[in-house]
Amino acid sequence: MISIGQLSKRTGVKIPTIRYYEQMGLIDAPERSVGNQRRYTKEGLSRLSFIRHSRELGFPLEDIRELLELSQHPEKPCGDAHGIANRHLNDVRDRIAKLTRLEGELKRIADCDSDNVAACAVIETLADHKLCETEH
Amino acid sequence: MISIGQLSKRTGVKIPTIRYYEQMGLIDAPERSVGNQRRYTKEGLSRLSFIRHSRELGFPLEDIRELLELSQHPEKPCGDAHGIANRHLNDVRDRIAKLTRLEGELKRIADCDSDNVAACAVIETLADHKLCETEH
DNA sequence: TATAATCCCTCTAGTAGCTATAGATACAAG
DNA sequence: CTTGTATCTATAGCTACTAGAGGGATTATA
Repeated sequence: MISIGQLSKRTGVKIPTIRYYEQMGLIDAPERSVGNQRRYTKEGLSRLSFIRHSRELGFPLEDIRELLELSQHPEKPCGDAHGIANRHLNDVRDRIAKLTRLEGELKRIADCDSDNVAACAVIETLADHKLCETEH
Repeated sequence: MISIGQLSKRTGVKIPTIRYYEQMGLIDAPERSVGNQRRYTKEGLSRLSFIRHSRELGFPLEDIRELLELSQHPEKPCGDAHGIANRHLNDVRDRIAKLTRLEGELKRIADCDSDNVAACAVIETLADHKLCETEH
């Protein structure tokens, strides 16, 4: 039986965030102490770790809700879980591709060595899309 | 003198978003038609394009506000603009690095070919951080 | 046992950057 | 003149939290 503060320290999830997850129904409302403070068990800890980990991997809360549900039913086929992970993987790849193009763009405009705004590539590029080297 | 709908089509910025930018003070309130509809000039168009482009490059609105301000004063030194772009470039590089690690992780867990949840790597990995190959 | 330091409670409101909705009005084409 | 589309304002909602106010609970030390 640990307090919310200890749970927070062990999982790295901030206290208000834990309460927020409870409110959103991602974790069960835990038992309370005599003085009405939350007291968590090992189950609470592992469930929150699952959530934390999934969030680090960038899954939105709604997906995590599904994944948690799936994880409670070990006999089910796991195609759904794969679907979610694959969908997210595609998303991540898209984002990497976009950001990589962006990096090139930004490097180019940040390298400008003029010394006033009139001749500055940063401003000029932002103002005129046609100067861009890549699509975005 | 073009309507908000035409402005939207030409810049690719949605109508409610244009109004939102006006409300946030990023673009000036334009003239109105007799019937109180917004009518934009070429200046409005280019300012909104600047914003659009900057957003595509991922700048937050507050940075764009500064960049717009700078672009109005061509005689100023452009060190500030470079600062903003460089700060953002670092940010983008961080995000790429994180997402790339993440991609590896996701690929690994999405490749699982077991057929029920009990033995599924997706679920297992999410539940147990120690199975991860990389830091995140 | 008293007290101070720390922890925790609920509730409300705020963040970024939009997006959606409702109900009313304006405008353009035929 | 009618019909259909475009636009108006105002308000509420979205994700995933975060911050603050005003109070009570728990724990460590004197």
